[in-house]
Amino acid sequence: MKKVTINSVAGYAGVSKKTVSRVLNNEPNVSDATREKVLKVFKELDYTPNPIARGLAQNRSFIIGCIYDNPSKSYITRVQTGALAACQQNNYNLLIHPCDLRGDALISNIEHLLQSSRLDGLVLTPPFSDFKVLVDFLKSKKIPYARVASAVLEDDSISVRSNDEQGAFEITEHLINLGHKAIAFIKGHPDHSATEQRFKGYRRALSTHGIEFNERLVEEGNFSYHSGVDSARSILDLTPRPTAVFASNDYMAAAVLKLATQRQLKVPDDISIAGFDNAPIARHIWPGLTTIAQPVEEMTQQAVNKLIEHIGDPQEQPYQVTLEARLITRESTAQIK
Amino acid sequence: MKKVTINSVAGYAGVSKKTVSRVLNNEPNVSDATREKVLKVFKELDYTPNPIARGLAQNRSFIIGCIYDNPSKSYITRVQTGALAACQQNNYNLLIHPCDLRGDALISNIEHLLQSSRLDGLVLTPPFSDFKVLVDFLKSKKIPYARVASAVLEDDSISVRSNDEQGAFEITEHLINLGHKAIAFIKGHPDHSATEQRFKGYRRALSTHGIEFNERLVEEGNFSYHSGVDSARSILDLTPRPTAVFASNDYMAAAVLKLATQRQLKVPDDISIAGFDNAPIARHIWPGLTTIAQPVEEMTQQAVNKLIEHIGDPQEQPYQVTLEARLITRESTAQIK
DNA sequence: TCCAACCCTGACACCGGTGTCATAATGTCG
DNA sequence: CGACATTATGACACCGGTGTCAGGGTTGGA
Repeated sequence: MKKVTINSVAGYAGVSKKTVSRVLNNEPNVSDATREKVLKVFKELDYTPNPIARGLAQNRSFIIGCIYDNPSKSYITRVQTGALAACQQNNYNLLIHPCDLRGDALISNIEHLLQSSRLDGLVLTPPFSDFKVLVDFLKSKKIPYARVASAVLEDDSISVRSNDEQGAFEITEHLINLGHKAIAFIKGHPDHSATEQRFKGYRRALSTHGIEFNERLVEEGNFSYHSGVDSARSILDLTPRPTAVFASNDYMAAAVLKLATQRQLKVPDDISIAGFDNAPIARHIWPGLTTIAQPVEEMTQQAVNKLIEHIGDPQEQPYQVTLEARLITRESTAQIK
Repeated sequence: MKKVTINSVAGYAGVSKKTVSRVLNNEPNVSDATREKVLKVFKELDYTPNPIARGLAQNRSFIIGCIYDNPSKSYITRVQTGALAACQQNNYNLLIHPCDLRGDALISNIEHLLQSSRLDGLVLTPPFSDFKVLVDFLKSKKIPYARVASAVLEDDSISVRSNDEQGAFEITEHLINLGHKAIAFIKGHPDHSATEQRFKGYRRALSTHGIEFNERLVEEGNFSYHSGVDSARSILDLTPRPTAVFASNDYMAAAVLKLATQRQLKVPDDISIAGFDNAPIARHIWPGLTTIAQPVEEMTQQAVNKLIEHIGDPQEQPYQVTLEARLITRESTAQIK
């Protein structure tokens, strides 16, 4: 397999390599005849431009970085799927970079990443999407970025989110409509902006339906299965026991279900359980979890697409979109007896 | 932030850029005095070589590709974690590339990937690790590759695996030791080499303990939760009902558990269930699944490390290692009553 | 003392593209 | 029809590194 470079194409087509480059980049000022001649040679020689050489000349890498610090493997893969789809559409590559949110090392970690990989842009996924220190750093370095599932909107950035507050409202309302009044709530990780949003939706549903908010029904979790177990213990020990539990994600909801089952409680007859995210586990356990499905892939794909657009044309407008979340009812919630 | 290039370093240190390059690459034939002078300037200017320029000159990308077609998100993230660890140690980047095993498009898909990304090497994860068509293709193109969790060993490649057959043997033996004799088995996806290995281990344990193999106790699955449901239905309908089920992975085992629970069967009192892989779900459900843990991260990290070594020095020896799998007992298996 | 061998160093071409600018060819308008 | 704008094209430097090779300086052995 001989290497096909821009020079061989140029020689074969009888034009200069600059003209070949023009055709490659769809630049104007190339006659139709020349353009077609070159395109034909592309096919004949099966030419693919070398992205590395391009990158060197244009000082770009055609690589987008995706950073995350998220315990949910299913969430991460969904993010990756969406990001990859967008990258492939645009001939970009995706670099994944897990890192710790905590610790002073973060900024220098990211700085090193940027220096050594020359990324063209960064996708921030929760909990980084709303992490001000990082966002400010990127802004000061003029590194393009896009935020996925952020709570706070900014005027001048790319941000695609789903409506966590509304989702939490709907699922709480669903429980209320089933007759539940004592609905426990398990919060997520305090570093995630979704945590506050979901809590807000829960409270709004209560107040909309005239149910008094009860501090004692709220537990602090951190999205991990393990934290769900701890919270579940406190909740199931309450007297009177709440008739329903809304956990801020499915892993914690699964933990509640596990503990309830261990204690011989029937779900949903004795207690209803709702989650959030529609993680695979929500349908892999019995009873299946009522939950909220977010379009994670779609969000990420849109964010990355816009990010790449922005890289190509920095004049591009900011982009702020909120997608809808959807209630999915399964067997874990039922009419109160 | 001004750009720091090899030229600025050279000017600042009063040497030629070739000498700077020598220091960068730890080449011999640089006097200690010069080397230290240059290293000092590196620090002062905070210089990081441009990987793209390096790549162009050396015709490499410093990127490893990881291809997969695997429904288990937890498996994929574990693979990624291991691969990333190795990449970071060696200043490489990881490109992830999900693709369909099936279809004629595969080879051209991979070919396009290689052409457009100029990957330095490829990590093959199940089910690609034993996919002969692809391996042969890579060999013919002289693309370095490493195989993770392959069943078939070859003399001339890098391959890190774990002992699936032995793991299956041990977990089956565990069930036998608990008094079970009618042990149903759910096979995995036929394209995965692990499928056959695990089946072999199951049969070896039976024969070692003098239990006759019964064809009717074997169901065809494909590693997906859904296939587990179907298989579980057939198994639970058998009369007499088997006292134990060994599913080839945890998702299918979880499906058996779900169906059994739906049918009011007590696990493990009425029926024992065992899985494979130690996926997160194995401990997120109640009762927790007895399963086999494989060192997936470790396997992948070793494979990628060796792959990168091989890229740097193609004379490098082949590398074939088998790591041990480990039995983890949880609540889903118990002494037969 | 002289020459070979070896160590250090830098000049220069090169990797495969893109940016700048000059120039030739063509079109437009008064 | 001449002056000028516009389009099409190529020559050449450049991006930031590495490979090749030649040359000067040391060392050591005959």
